[in-house]
Amino acid sequence: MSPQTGDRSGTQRRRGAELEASILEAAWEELAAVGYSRLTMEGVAARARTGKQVLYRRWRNRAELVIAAMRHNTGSIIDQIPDTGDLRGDVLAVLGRMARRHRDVAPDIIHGLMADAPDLDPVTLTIMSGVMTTVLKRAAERGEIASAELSPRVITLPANLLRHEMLLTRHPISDQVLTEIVDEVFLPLVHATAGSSTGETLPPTSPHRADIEPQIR
Amino acid sequence: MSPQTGDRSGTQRRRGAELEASILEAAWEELAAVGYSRLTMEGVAARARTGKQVLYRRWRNRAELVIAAMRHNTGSIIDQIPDTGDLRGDVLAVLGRMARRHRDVAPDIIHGLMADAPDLDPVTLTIMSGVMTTVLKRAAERGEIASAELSPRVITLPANLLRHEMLLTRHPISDQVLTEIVDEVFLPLVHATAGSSTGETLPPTSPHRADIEPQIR
Amino acid sequence: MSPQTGDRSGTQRRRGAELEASILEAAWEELAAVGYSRLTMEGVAARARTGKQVLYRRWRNRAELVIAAMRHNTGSIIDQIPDTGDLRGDVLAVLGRMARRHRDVAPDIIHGLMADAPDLDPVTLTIMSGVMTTVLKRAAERGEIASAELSPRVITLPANLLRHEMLLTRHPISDQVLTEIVDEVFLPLVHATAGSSTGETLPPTSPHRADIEPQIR
Amino acid sequence: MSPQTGDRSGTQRRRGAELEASILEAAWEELAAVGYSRLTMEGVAARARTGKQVLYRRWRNRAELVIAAMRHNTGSIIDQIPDTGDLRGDVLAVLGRMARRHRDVAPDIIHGLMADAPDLDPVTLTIMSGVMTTVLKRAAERGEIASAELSPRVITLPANLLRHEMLLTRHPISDQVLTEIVDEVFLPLVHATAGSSTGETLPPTSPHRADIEPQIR
DNA sequence: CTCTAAACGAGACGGTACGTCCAGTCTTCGG
DNA sequence: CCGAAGACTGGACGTACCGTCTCGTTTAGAG
Repeated sequence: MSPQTGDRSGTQRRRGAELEASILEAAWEELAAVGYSRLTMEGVAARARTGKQVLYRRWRNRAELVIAAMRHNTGSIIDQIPDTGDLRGDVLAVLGRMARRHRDVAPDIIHGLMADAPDLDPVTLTIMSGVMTTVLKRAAERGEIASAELSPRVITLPANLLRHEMLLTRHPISDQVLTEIVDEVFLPLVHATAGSSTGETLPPTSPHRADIEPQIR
Repeated sequence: MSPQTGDRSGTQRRRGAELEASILEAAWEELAAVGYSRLTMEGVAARARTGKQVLYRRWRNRAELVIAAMRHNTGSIIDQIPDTGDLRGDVLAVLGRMARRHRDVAPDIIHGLMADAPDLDPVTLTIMSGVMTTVLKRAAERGEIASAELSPRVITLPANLLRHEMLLTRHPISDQVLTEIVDEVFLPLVHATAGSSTGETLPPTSPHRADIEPQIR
Repeated sequence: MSPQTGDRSGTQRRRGAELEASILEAAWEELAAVGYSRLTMEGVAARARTGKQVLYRRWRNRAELVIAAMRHNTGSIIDQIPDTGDLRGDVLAVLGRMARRHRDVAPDIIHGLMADAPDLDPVTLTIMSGVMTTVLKRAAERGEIASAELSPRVITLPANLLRHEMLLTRHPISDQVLTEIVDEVFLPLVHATAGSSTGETLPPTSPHRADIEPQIR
Repeated sequence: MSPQTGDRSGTQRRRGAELEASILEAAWEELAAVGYSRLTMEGVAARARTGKQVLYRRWRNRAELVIAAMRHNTGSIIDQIPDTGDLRGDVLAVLGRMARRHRDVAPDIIHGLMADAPDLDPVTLTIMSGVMTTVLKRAAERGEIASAELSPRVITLPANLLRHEMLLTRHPISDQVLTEIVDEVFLPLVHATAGSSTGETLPPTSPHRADIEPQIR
């Protein structure tokens, strides 16, 4: 009977955080059900069994709501930085994580968001930069590469190339794409720039391939 | 009263190609005036002084209309392939042309189009690939690089990196971005992969810089 | 199959007058179903199986729509001027018609209309004035009253009193109210003002009563 | 500064009668500011610097609140019954008071109230009846009329006609309307019905005119 | 050179969603 | 316990476009 019991039949009126969570989950379901382009405020409100005003009180538009829903329903991109023992494995792991995330957050959504509200995505971008820096530093410590002091443009290269791929194609990213980015572009470049000291640059890359596949998926 | 009297307010009624051109120009103006997201079929029809049906008879939706308008109001991306005398200049010229185009076709439009209608953009992508192949072949003939037989992923690398940049930022692309892509990523990679034959790989790149700047803008 | 057959299963799209009639009938039904205060544009649109825009294209607001619906679904107040043979019968007939109309157009509606949109009702008012003038003229010709040249305030008196009654009470108007207005107010006043010539003014009124009752309803 | 706590921003929290008075005054101001149709509970609550619940605890709806506000902010219609010395003056005075009141309580409000909540207005109606009865009794005592025993319909006639006028027109009631009601309708009728004993019915009315004008306004 | 069929211009139509406003109810906290 | 404050459910508002359909009017081009 007491108000704090909460298990009332009539389902007490929801408020604050509880209500907000319901809405964000409803938005997430709606996103999965109809996609971003056909997601409407009315649809989300209906699914969350509330009024549109409640949505507009919290988020100014569809884009903000969807971003909040994504943040709420997905763990952070980088929970922990991968450490597979060698540079190639680490980079593949990072890209693999991005690609997997891509399965949920379809390009549909990204383009829709960018179209509706600019000034939003760079978030992911800068995060990736930090992760890559760490990965490269470790590789330098292991002696795989001479120096981790690479141009920012090189550091962000793998993530940017992958993201570009994700933005321009609808289908899911194959593992082959990831290995191509790493083996044909990133590693050669890193070794050419920072790894020239040793000289035994390319050879070590090929034998690793088999071990790392499980890491990606 | 009679049609040839000519005292009518508007010109004769337009048809076929003439009408189509008017519409595409109207769409282009509308795009410039309000941007893609606020462009409506009604707005274009009104500006072109015609009915909506006329639009729908030719293009199934906003996206198709806008693409047609872009094609109609912009020269082809590649009228002729640049030939500055060295690889670096050529690539910078190609990227420069993309970037300039970016000033007209704002990311606003690209994201909008991708959101509205997928399966469209690869066009630009494949074109760029052809251009780069030619540029590289010429470089190989000049002896700048050992072989033009590079991985497709490397060939498309500069264009993809630039496009990624254009997709994720609102502001216009600075020339510095172009030179970074070429000097920090593309040329080192090409020389590391295909230019190992000669050995005098990196040195030639730096002195070229000054000459080519005017080529870009 | 042919378009001009018209008897298509899909029930051709309605337009112009036909559509307008459907809407006005829907509004009339809605009015009967829920009353003026709970009548909504959405409800009418739904009942008429059309969109709200179609309503707003024709009528600026609820009040205008309802008035149009009333005009469309009710015969004109005065199709023909009653002619029962004596003044009392005529006036009772006129009031009776007003009262009957009152059963359909509830005070609910009138107050709602007045509240929503002023400057509308005088219509009925002026019409009544014309009818009463004719009725009085005939009475003068018959010799019932000395002159039909009465003050406008006297001419409109019965209708105004009745309307006042209708405006301030919810229940339907009883026949007794009508006879009171006529016998206790209007006829005495008319005879006092215009009928002093003859002198045998009041007596004739009472015997008439029985005959005219059926005239009222 | 303040009674107890002192440094609080507003004054002490209001309660009971004090709070109620504030609200009713706020409602009155709101009524003047935006009119009945645009008056909202939220608006009143905001103006009174309180919550909506406080309003709903006291009045079930807008209509009740507004009626309470009117009662609170206006003196009773009839503080004292006018006594000008003759019937005509008294009746004009009564009507004049009604008309003056009409300037404050616009028809806007009356129709709105009637639309929102029926069963309310008869109040004024019955009050007027009592006043008129007294006025007529005095006239009978003075010998102006033979008997005060008139039909209720005649007694309420002037007030009803005036109210009808007020209900159907937006503009303020002119003094001419009042004199017409009295001179062309009420007095002739009263003399025809109750004043026939003397015979010198109409003559006395005209000379009075001048004296009474000031009484009206 | 006329007749016909198609395209044009104009805009109405059925419909979805927008973003806002308010009604009435419920909840939380402070006094 | 009540006032203050404000969030909640819910419904309607009036607007903007969508994509389709219909109307009357040109205008080619076939006979």
